[in-house]
Amino acid sequence: MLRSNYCGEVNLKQLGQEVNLSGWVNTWRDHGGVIFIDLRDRTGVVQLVFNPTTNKEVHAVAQSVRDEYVLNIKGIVEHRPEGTVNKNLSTGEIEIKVSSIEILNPSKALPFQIRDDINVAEEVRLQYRYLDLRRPKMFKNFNMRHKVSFLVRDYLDKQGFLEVETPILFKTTPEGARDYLVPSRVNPGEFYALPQSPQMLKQTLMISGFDKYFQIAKCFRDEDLRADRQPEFTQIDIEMSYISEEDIITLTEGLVSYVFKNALGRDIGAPFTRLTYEAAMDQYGTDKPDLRFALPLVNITEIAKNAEYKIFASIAAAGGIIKGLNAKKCGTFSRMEIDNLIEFVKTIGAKGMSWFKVENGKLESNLSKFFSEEIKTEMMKAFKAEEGDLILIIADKPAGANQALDHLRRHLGEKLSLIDKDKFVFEWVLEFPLFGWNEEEKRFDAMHHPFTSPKPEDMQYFDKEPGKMKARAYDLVLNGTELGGGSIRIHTRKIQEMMFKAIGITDEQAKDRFGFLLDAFEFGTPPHGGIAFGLDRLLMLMLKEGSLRDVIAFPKTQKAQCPLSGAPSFAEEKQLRDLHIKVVELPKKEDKNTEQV
RNA sequence: GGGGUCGUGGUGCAGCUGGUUCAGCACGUCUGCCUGUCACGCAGAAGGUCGCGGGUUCGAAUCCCGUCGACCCCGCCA
Repeated sequence: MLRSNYCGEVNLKQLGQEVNLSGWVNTWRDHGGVIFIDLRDRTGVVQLVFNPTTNKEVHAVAQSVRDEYVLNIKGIVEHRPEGTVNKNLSTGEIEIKVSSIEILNPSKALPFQIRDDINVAEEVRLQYRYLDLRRPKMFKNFNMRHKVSFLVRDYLDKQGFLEVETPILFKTTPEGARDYLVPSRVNPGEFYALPQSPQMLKQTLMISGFDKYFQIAKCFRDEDLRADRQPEFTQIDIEMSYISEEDIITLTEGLVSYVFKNALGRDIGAPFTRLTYEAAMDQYGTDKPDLRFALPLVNITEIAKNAEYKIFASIAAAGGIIKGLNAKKCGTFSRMEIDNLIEFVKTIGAKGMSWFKVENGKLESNLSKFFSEEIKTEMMKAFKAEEGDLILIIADKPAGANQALDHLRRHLGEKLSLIDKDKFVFEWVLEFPLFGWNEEEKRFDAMHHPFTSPKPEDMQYFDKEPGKMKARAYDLVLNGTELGGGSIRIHTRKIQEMMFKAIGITDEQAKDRFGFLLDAFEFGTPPHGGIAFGLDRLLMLMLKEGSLRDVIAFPKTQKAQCPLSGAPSFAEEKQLRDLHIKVVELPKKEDKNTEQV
C-alpha cells in the first residue's frame, strides 16, 4: 500500500509522526525558495512543504512537478506556523514536511482545471469524464449515490425485502416506450429487448411467493433524451403481496424519510401531502405540481366565455377552457416583459396569452374594451386580484392550456423567486384515470401501464365508458419532478384480458406478448402491488443538480452518444454476419440513416 | 420529426450595423524572478485556416444558404 492515510484525513492526531501519502497535485506554488504542493485525493487536500535548506534533492523534484502529477511522498506532520492556518481546509492546521518524494506518473496539461467552480461545455467534460470525476463535487455526488443505494438496501432488508436480479436480456413489449433490441446469434432473426422496467418479472416473483421483492434495477428506453431523461437509468423497484395502496404509501414514506434522514440529515415530514389527479390538473395544470410555491391556476371559462372577446367565446364553445393565474404585484411589468412571457408560452405550444393589469381597482389591458365591467369584476374576484397584480390568461383545449400554464407557473416561480430552493416538498398524486385517450390511434391507452388494477367500483364502466374509470395508482412527486409511481396490479386473468381488450390488444397479441403472465395468473396469484422510482432523479434532487448527467458516472449526450468511448459505433462485418444482420441504406433520403434487416 | 440558444488559441468568453485599436480579454501552458503561500505574486513568451462546406462582395469571424455538433424545450417517454 502506497499510503498510510488519505490526504484529507491528516490532522493534529498524527502530529510529529511520519505519514505516507499518495495523490494528485492539486496546485503547486513555487516561491523561489519554499514550494507548496496541495496533494489531493477523494477525501480532500493536504499541504506539502518543500524547503531547499532542509532537503535540496526533494525540493528539486518538487520543482519539476505540475498539475495532476501523481505523487507518493513521505513526511512528518507538523503544525503550520503562526498565522498561516487555513480554516477552509480540514487539514488546514497542519502541513507535511516532505522527506521523500516519488513521481508515480506525470500528467499532460489539462483540458480544464480540476476544480468545482469550472464553467466548461458538457461535451468536453464528458469526453474527459475521468478528469471531470476527479472534481470534489463529482466525488461528493457519487459518494451520495453510494450512500443512498446502501440506505435503500438497508431499509428494505430490515423490512424483510429480498433483492432479486432480473434479466437484462428480455422480451420485447410493444406497449410503452421504444425498446432497445439485441440480436440473438443462436436464433437467427430473433431479438431480445432490454427491459423498460422489470414490471412483469416482479409480478411473476409475487406469483412465486417471494412476497416482498426489491431491486435497484437498470432500465432502458429508446426515446429522446432530456435533462431528466437518460436512455438507461436506475430504478428502485419494489413489489409486495397482500397489500393495499396505503401499505405501499406507508412503506415508501418510511423509506424516503430514512434515506433523507441518514444521507442528508433532513426530516422531510411524512406523511406527504396527497392530492387527486383531478385537483392537480385543475389547480396546477400538471400531474406533478411543484408545491414549494402557490401561484395556483384559476379556471374562468364560465365567466370569460360570455365576454365579447371572440377568441375566448369560440374556444370555450369548442370545448376548450379559459384559465389563468395571478402574478401578484407584477402589474409593473413592462410591455416587453409581458411579450417575453407570451413568447415563452408560445414555445410550449400556446397560441397566445391575454393579460390584464389591476389599475385603480380595475382590469386594464389592450383587450379591456371587450370585457364588460361585470365580467371584469367577476374575473377579479376569481383571481383574488388586488391593485398592482398581473393576470395572465390562456384559452385553449384543456391539455394545451394546462401544459402552457404549468410551464408559465414554474417559469414565474423562478423569475419571481417564489421557490425556496432549500425545501424538499413531497406529494402523492392519487386517483389517476385508468385510461388516456390516444388521439392518433383513436383508442384508449393505459395511462400507467396495462397491469394497473381499476378501482373495483368502476368495473361497471369497462365496456361503456372506460374513460371514466379510475386506477389504483399513485405517483410520488418531489419538487415538481415525478420521482416514481406504482399501482395495485391486476391479478386475475379475466380482468387482465378485459384490460388488454380495452386498449386494443387482441387475444393473440396478448398471448404472444404477455402469455406467460396470463397463464401464471391462473395458478393461485396473490393480490399484489408495488412502486418504482428513479434513483437518478432522486439523487439529482437531493444534490440540487440540474441534470441527471451529474449523478450518472458515464452518461449519454442528447443524441444518446457517449463522448468518452464514442459509443455507439459501427460493428465489424463478421460480428454482423454472426448475428444474421445486414445494414442497408434507407431508400428514402440520401442521408446515412440505416436500417437493420 | 419540429422550435430555440450556442459553436472564436487548451478552457470560458468579447468582437458579429463587413475594411490595421478585428483577431482581443480572463484562466490555463511555457520561461525567468520571488523562502510562508493556499485560485500565491511579478515580468515576459508561445498558442487560433473564428465548427465544416458553399455563396454574396474588391474584401467575411461578421451577411446569406447548407451541413455537423452541444445544450434546452415540443413531439415522444405505458
